[in-house]
Amino acid sequence: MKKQTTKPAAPETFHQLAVRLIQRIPKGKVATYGQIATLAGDPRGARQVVRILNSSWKKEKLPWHRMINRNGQISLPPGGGYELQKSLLEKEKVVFGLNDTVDLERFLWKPKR
DNA sequence: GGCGTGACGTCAG
DNA sequence: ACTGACGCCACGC
Repeated sequence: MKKQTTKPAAPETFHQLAVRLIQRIPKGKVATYGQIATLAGDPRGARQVVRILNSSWKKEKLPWHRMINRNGQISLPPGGGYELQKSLLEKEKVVFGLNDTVDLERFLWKPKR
């Protein structure tokens, strides 16, 4: 067998797994960074999910606009894509509350398998 | 090659 | 209940 280079496991796993989950998000639903990170195996790896989005959003064509924070709010700052994301979500039948919050009980994507 | 940063989240005080 | 600090680790300089 070929000798593996000093690879500390498989970063691909976390990366691919997270990407896989994100791509599986149906329309009209949203997911949180922590949720994806938890499903990927790291409950505290939310930042890594963010890093993947910024890095693979163009390459993997991830629905970055379906990613929101644990509060059910958009994390992007106004002028940085916030309005764009909100607009995209509204087009997918996602409704925002008075505080620009999404009802996670209704729109949070819950993978059953 | 080391330090700082970052679309967040969790833990501790 | 709220605020502050830390953690995760890949990427940029």
